[in-house]
Amino acid sequence: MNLKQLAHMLALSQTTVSRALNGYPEVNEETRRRVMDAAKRHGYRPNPSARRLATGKTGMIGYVLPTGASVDIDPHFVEFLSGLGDYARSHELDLVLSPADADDQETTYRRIVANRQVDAVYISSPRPADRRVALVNTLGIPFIVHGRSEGFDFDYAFTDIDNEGAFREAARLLIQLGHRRLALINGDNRETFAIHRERGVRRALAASGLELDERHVCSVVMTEENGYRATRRLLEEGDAPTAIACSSLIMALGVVRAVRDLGLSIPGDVSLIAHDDVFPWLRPENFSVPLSTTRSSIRLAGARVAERLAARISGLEEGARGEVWPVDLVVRGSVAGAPG
Amino acid sequence: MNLKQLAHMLALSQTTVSRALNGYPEVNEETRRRVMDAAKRHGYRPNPSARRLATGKTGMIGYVLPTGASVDIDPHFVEFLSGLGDYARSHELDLVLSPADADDQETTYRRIVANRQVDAVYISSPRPADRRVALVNTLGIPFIVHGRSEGFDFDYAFTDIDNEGAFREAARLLIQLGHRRLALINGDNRETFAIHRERGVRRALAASGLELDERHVCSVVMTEENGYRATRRLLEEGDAPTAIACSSLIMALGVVRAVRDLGLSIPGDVSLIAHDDVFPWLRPENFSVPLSTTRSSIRLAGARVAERLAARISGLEEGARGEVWPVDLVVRGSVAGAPG
DNA sequence: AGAGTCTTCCAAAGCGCTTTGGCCTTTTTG
DNA sequence: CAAAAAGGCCAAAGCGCTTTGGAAGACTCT
Repeated sequence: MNLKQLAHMLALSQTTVSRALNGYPEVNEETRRRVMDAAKRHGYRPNPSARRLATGKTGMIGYVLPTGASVDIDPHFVEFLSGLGDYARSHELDLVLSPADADDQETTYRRIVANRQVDAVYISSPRPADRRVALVNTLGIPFIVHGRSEGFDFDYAFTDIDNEGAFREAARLLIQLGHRRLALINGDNRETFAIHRERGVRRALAASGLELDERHVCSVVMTEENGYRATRRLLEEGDAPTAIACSSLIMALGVVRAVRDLGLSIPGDVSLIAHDDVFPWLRPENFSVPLSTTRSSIRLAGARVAERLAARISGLEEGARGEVWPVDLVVRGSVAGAPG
Repeated sequence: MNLKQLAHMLALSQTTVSRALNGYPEVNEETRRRVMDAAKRHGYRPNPSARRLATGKTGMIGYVLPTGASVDIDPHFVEFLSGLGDYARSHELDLVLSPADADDQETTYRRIVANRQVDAVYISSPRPADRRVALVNTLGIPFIVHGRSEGFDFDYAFTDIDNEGAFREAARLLIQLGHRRLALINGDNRETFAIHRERGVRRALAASGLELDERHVCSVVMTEENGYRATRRLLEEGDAPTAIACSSLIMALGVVRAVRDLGLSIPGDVSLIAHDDVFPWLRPENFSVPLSTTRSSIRLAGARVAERLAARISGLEEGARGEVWPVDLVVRGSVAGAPG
């Protein structure tokens, strides 16, 4: 059942039927009702391909997915996606993932924009002066950044959490507990979130006249193994830290294992605070010693990003508003006063 | 730059240009070269929306994503996606995720098929007599099932691993080591993979004249916490098992924690084998006691599914061939002879 | 009553591609 | 050497929708 047939059986023109269905004003309410009614009764659904060709609107939001044999998709992605998908569903939006060579995403961005394959895109895990952000900005497609980039001569729309504040507060707590030598096991420090977290720790230390020892900060891919290795290294060197801030729960697993392997204990010898993105399958309160965390639901962020994308597509949201969500500091058993 | 313009500047008809570009035979090779050349030089890319409308082909593969406030996307998904995406990229395929109410996916399947939104779909985590499989089969869109469904009066194409064989071998090893009371901490037993795994364990036991105590098999959502709870329950009851087979590494984390909390040890008091889908961020060899596993890369499965979908789309693959991949049994420190 | 305004609808022109059916030339064939 | 076949190209008809530019009739206003 297509427009032509529907129009024919209503003895109306395609124009009128189309307008009736799409809520244009220049059609009699009585007529509109008739049309709507018939459309529903016959289960008429406009062909999206045709609509796309005519309007350029796709009803889809895009994400360029970096891929490659040695590229691992961040496990956080799936939680973000849960939120994004949940919102998208309620607005009849689909998400198209365009896989791209991790080293050449630009081509893919250009393609999906030039081809009008999606109405809007989002960008995640941005870095300072992220080229994707600059590119997408000049290409002129609506977009939202999940996280933050920096150092542009233009503003853009983003949804981020207060990484700096979170880690500042976490560090402040540790300092208040008497810790003087803190360590930070961070994610890839080319990404903004990691930079902000490090800055948070440094600021808190500076506020007490302390510093973050360069040997006490590591930037690694966030795996259990890397958490373990980093911790071993930190604790086996001289001047070992008495407290660790860690950028992910998964790495924290490795931290806990390393501390145990060394015959030390949490929080007796080492205090630990990790960032928790809130996974349903791994909860900080269930660690052998309940883990203190800076907590922010990445799932809610996904829903929010979807909401803003939808708003931008329909023109309800404009401008370059960035929003920064506060992060909870949840204290559990893994922190205690500094030893000695 | 569109077809019309390109044709005009070549002083050819759109027909000829189109045919030259799409490799049709009825065009002079010399002409074809000219056309190809000009197309490349001017960066001509056919408009996919227009092509879709004309041909019905979209260059996209689809996945219906169950969503909802209380629906968690399986963390395995992201690894599967890594493989799928990597292959899809090399074939210029995009993946469209259509979020659907977890309780009504049928509507979404019907929509994406009726609207010709994708060229093929894949289905994951199937159950016996899975309605999605039946539906997609009657709708007549090319598809691949990742995993297996059962009990249809038709055949279909799937890529699955030998879950039964894997768990049979795992159980057999444990039995050979003298274990008599095995337990199985399984995933959702409404899904085929879980059923097959349970069957594998039962078969191995039966082969030695043993049985799987009903109290020793649990079916839960695969989270760390559920692994912990299940283990506590198993080990605190009378007739506690001396060996556990576990359906995921994440649950295994909980198993290990529970065993330790109870003052027991692996493999001294309890042997443990878990299934490993091969995550980059959590590796069995890095468990406090290196974990024996049944191993199969879900990422490779993703790539394979993409490959088969691509083949079906282009007509290279037909029929209802199912393929079952063998699973490695990797023995590490977490298994030992039965105590006592 | 004639001129202007709405209101309500329509015919037709896109959107950019593929594909059908046919028309010229050339080449092959009996 | 005429007839048939093949090769190479084109005009035009879709694909199914939106949107432009009217047009006809009803209504208001002076």
